[in-house]
Amino acid sequence: MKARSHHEDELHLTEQLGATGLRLTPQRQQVYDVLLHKRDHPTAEEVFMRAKKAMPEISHATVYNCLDALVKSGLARQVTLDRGATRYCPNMHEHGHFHCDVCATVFDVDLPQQAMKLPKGFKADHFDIAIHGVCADCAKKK
Amino acid sequence: MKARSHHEDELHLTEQLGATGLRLTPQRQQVYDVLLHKRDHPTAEEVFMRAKKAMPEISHATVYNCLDALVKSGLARQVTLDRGATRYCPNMHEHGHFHCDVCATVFDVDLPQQAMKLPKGFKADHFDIAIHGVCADCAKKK
DNA sequence: TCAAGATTTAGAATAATTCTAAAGTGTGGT
DNA sequence: ACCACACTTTAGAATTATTCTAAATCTTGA
Repeated sequence: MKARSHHEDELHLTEQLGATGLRLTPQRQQVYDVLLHKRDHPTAEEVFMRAKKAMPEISHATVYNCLDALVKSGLARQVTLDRGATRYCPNMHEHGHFHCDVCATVFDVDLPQQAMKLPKGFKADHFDIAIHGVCADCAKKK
Repeated sequence: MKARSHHEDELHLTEQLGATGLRLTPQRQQVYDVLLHKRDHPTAEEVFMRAKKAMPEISHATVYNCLDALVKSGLARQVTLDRGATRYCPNMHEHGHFHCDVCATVFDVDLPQQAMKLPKGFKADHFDIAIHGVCADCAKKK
């Protein structure tokens, strides 16, 4: 894990977005900063509220737009668990998500790297692995 | 895969629901029949529309209730892919879901059975594996 | 038969997401 | 510098998905 300066971050963002034909805007920067700042898999609504603190004029639709832009450019991932709002995660390292049914926290978990055998001709783009259960803390308290 | 008579099916349903403290009702039977009849991973809305054909008075809320009852009793699974409506699947065999980004079809795929290594103390209840990509038919047409 | 608890119903309410039309921004070409 | 064009943002309306509510109905056990 290499540290990146703020300036380098910006270059990285510009580059990744650019490769998808998108621009780096202050709003996209802000939304990305929110994701990086607290990596607790916030919903779009939560991202919206956090982003508003630094950028009060930002709108709901823009947050969705920015999140989509980040996802399309490979800077963030969507995390969908059950019914309910989609969450967002800036960790692009290959990993799965563990959802604690008790405290509802979402944890990143490493995956045993291994190829999934698909039917002939199917082309996989990416995987989403969600695990439901009880986290260590909640299992202990019980 | 063993064939089951209609009567046996009913016993099976009653038993599975019963183990969760739930009753077998005509509505739950109907919703389950819908799932079994066409295993194309319908949304709750689609299940509602199909169930209405055989049982015109059934309501929206009941379909959600029935689906929840089936899921809780281990008779069906929820399938969540991206944002958008949750889908339902009566295949309880361990498997993942392949979503074709082109034609939007959802396919059941077998999983290489293997234990996922979780952080210490975490207890997994079940997994959901979603794979996004392009199916064989769509890859060919391209 | 009665009471208690479970279930269904229609419709309202809420939550999540998308759409729309107008205004704003940035970039390359001249 | 000026313009045109494509990309973005914005507020708010609209749509979609899901949950809630209160009343009616059904089951089951005492």
